Amino acid sequence: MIVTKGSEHYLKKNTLGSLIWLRITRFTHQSNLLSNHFLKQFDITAAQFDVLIQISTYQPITQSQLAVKVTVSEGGISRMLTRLEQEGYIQRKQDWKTKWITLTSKGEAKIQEVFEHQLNFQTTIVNECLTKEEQKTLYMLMSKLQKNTENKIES
Amino acid sequence: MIVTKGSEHYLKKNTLGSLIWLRITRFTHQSNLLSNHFLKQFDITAAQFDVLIQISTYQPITQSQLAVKVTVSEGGISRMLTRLEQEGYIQRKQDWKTKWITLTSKGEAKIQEVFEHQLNFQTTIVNECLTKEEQKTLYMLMSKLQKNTENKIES
DNA sequence: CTCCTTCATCTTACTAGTCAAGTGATAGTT
DNA sequence: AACTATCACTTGACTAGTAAGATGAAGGAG
Repeated sequence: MIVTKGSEHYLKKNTLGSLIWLRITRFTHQSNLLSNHFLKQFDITAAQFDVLIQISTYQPITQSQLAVKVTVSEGGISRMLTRLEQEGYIQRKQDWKTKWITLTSKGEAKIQEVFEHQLNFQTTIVNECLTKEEQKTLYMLMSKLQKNTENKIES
Repeated sequence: MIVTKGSEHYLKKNTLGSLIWLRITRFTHQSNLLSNHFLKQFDITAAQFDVLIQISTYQPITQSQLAVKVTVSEGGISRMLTRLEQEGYIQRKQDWKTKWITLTSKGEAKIQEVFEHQLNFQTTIVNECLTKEEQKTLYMLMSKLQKNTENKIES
């Protein structure tokens, strides 16, 4: 790192890795804003819809299993499910120790209503700037990266 | 989307775009956890360090300019700077309408202390699973993607 | 010399998440 | 039978963000 004292300006020796990191972080944040803005018309947030989709795929599922699927802490999933339950999208059925989560009909209906629009929204943003080949490459590279951090977290 | 009513199981017709989206989201969340865990020893969070770096690069800078640099709302930057000011990392000097942000010596020192470690941490994670060529490709693709969402947000 | 607009910042009320400590019932041990 | 460990989940105190509305001073218009 080169520090030019007089001008108070840092000429940072950024690595390719850190530049990638920054782009990914900014993209995630910005695309999340867009996604939430888009989903507002359906009266749901991106995080909530993500959880709903996971439940629909794996139901009936326990809270701790669900926490793993959406990569969120157990406390986090507890709060989220409280909100979704209040909205009437899901049901928690207590089987003595564990709570089994299932969608209500309102939850199923919401997925039916939103799924294709959201899928189309996400797909369009990627299709607009990357060719099919580029998308395959990007998916492959991001998978490598994500699996690596996943392994690090487990240890 | 194919729905098998009996088994309550959705066989989702996921697009490549939506799969990429998911990988990126999961990676960002997980790597953020790792980053915060790593930075705990320096008694700072990833978000705070990000803001500190931006200030060091562009200081003196106004709050609204800073908000653009870190892609955060004006309300968000206001809160964040309150925290950083309380910790003694930054200074807000009011010039009647605008507040000019600069680092304190404590803030400069914190950057000096953390910068190389954080850079090394981020670089390592990427280097571990991607070759130099792959990194170049990933950077190029993510830049395209991020610029596309950035344009969408501005309009 | 007030009135009004503009603009940067702050505040309020919210979602979403973390970590760590707390709860409460079941099950196993002595 | 009482003691304790475990397990799934919840809660408390916090960071970090949003959107929308409030604040307050400067500058221009009448």
